[in-house]
Amino acid sequence: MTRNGRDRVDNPEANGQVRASVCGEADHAVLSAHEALAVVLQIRSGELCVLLWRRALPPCEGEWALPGGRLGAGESLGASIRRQLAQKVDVRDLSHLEQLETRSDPGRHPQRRTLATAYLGLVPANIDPVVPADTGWHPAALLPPMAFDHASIVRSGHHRLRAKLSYTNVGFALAPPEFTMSELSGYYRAALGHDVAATNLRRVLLRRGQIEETGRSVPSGRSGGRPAALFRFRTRGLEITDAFAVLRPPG
Amino acid sequence: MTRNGRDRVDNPEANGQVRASVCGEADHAVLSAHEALAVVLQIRSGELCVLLWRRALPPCEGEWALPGGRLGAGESLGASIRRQLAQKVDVRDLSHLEQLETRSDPGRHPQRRTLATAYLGLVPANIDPVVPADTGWHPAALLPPMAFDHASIVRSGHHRLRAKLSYTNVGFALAPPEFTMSELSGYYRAALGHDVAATNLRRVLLRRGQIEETGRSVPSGRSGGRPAALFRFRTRGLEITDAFAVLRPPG
DNA sequence: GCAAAAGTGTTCCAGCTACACCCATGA
DNA sequence: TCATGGGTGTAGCTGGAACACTTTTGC
Repeated sequence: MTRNGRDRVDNPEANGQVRASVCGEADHAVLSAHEALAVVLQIRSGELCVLLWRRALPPCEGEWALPGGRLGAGESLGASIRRQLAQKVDVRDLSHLEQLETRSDPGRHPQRRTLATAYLGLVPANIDPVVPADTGWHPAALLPPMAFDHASIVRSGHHRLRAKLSYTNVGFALAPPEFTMSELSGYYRAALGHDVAATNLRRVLLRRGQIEETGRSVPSGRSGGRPAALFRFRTRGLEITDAFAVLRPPG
Repeated sequence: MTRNGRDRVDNPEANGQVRASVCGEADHAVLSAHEALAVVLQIRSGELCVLLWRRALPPCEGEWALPGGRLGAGESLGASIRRQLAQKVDVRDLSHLEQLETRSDPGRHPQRRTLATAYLGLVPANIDPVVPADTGWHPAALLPPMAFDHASIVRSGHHRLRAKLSYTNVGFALAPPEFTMSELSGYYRAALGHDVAATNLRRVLLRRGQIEETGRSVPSGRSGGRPAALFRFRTRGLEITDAFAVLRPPG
């Protein structure tokens, strides 16, 4: 075995007390502006959409941007994004909110140094929140010209949603309180970007204990067909339902 | 179907032009201190350990803290944490670095408002980087008294590592360039917290294309035994190797 | 030969997909 | 009674766990 620990003494900074100046408390702090942004997603007419507003002023005038804004003085980022979203959608419509990532590229804002912490927000389908005049829903697959790095943040949020649909119950945040299985499979198809068979989705989510029958059903439409049973998610908070899909611990 | 979109007009702020003041550019910015922290993990003697330094000054004097510090003026968070880590460990030893999350609780720092963006850093096993005198490795399962919210950040990093071991090739960052399968299963056991059979791990990672044989082998020890083949990871950058463990797209 | 450690073959099982078939309803 | 859409049964596949067995070494 020749691949063992190599000693190294050629790092001039490794042994000193430089830490004092790096982690010290009292020196001239570098302060920066910090904003919270949200990728708010909703499935509308079978399509995954994101809530954007159109910038009326420079920079990036006329381009579309994520809702959000400056962090307040005594505010956490989560509280901040909730406050700011309240001016776009009724916060009671937000079924889920989680932190995505923080962008810090010095060039991401053309004028002043601004860090942005992005959140992923979800709004259940089948409601149509009132939004301001400059604000609207855009298909996540076909984004308009977007300001700053916001387009890539939307892709990041979409990616997170797709991943979590596989191993958590996050579907609860996409669906209304009650739904049929064919409606639910439509939400999954819109979010995942591929077909999801309702018949199998039903058994997967039942097996995982995510959904349950309400006992009620929906009358069939003009064209007939068997009435669809109504389901609901058993909990409306995020749970990991398939943690050990792979590499599970021994029996 | 009675569960359709409800209209709402009872939100006084939803229709106005308040966005201008929220997302406007030119007003009195609220600035805050921002730091980058790192949960640097390494498997040492079969145990997952985290790199911590002992605070010599208040606040939290005598408690242990994550390496990191203030964000510099023209610096991205990633560049910042690399710079700061260079004063603890040789950055060339860092086999992987990824952003974890940003903490913003107003009470997380007793004195001044400080946001912290945490990173997860990994150092391959079998090397022993030179670290400053106040800095050392601590078992992640048995943390010493820790400053601020750093203990919960460590748990967050550990959780991330555990999850990614299941569906990515992040093992490359825990293992040295070449290793035997029983060594590798030891790294997995240490990080996951449960036994991982070397015989099955070998087949799983070979099937996923994560590892390959080098062709060489290691002579057996005094007690005999068949010599172990040496393996390496095929790529030393993060790849998702098992994205569709569940809910995979149709054939 | 014997013990020890690595590697292989094989079986089993969970979980998901696919698809044929059955059920309930409207026109 | 037929078309339509929902629900069930079942076969098959994939991938991981478990474990017995074989191989290669030191003593």
